[in-house]
Amino acid sequence: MSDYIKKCPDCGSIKLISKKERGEIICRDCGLVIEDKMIDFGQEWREFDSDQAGKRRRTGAPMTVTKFDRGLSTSVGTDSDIYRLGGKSKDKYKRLQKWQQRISTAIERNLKLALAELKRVSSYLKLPASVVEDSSEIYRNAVQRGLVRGRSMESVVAGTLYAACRRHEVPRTLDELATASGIDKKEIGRTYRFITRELGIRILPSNPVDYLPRFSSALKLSAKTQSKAVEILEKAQEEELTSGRGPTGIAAAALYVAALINTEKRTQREVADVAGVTEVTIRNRYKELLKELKLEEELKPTVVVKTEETTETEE
DNA sequence: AAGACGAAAGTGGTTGA
DNA sequence: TCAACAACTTTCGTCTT
Repeated sequence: MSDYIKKCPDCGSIKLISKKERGEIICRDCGLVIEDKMIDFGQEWREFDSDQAGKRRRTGAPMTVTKFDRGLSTSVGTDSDIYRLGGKSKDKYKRLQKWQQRISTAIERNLKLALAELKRVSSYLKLPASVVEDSSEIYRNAVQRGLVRGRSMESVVAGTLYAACRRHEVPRTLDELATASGIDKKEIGRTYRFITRELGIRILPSNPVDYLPRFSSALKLSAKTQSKAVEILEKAQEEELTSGRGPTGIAAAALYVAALINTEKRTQREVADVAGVTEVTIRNRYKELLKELKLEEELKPTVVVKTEETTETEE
């Protein structure tokens, strides 16, 4: 009966934080991401007898903005139905069908296509439903404001998804969006900026910490290393090392250092690849982190000894 | 041979006149 | 609208393990 209570496989703690808006369950004690693709199948009401069941159960799909008509439209039969009708009924049917077609305007047709594309891309990226819904809403607004004209539908979809991810603090890199949607990275960036500006969507600069769980699990690093990286990032933010820098680069460097400290070394190339930055960037951030946060002592003692020896040989 | 390191030149975006 | 600028990338050579 306690299906809902899970133990953290790493430290055994049962103090888990469920982050629904991110679709993640996180252990409060060690920071391990236990499940990152959760779906809530439960019903939010209770029923005690058939009378209550009749009142409280609802049928039909939930209303959602991911359907182009919010799941509410009616369609007037299909053409195969017409052969079961005769005479007057047939005329009436035809008339109704015509009206229905007039109601679906160009906007709705566009939305229908766009939302299909949006679903395709988001399922490829395994994005939580809340992000998809938000993205649909943004796209709907964009279409109604006529912002899609002159741009490809796909690029606008990618742009709105990028914006929605940022808003929900589950950032994906532009590169990831680019490979998922097949749209050029620059193009996505352009439409993203255009759409958010025109619609007045305020988006905070993304926090490097938000990237850590994904990068860390892609590199198969321990939860310990991941929380170490969080710690490093927090210190780095206090020292103002993060402003103006690409958040992915900082996240990658923090993870790299944390891995070194915990003797789970990953090469700069490995880290760079999952973070979508170059080794050079990691090196630069990494140097800054070591200098400003005095992390040298935490690295292997052999390194420290060596630098002491080499000081004698300097000129 | 692979990884780490750093210099130099190039790219795309932002800012301020 | 243009030039200066910062961050990041690409490329390449050198050093270390």
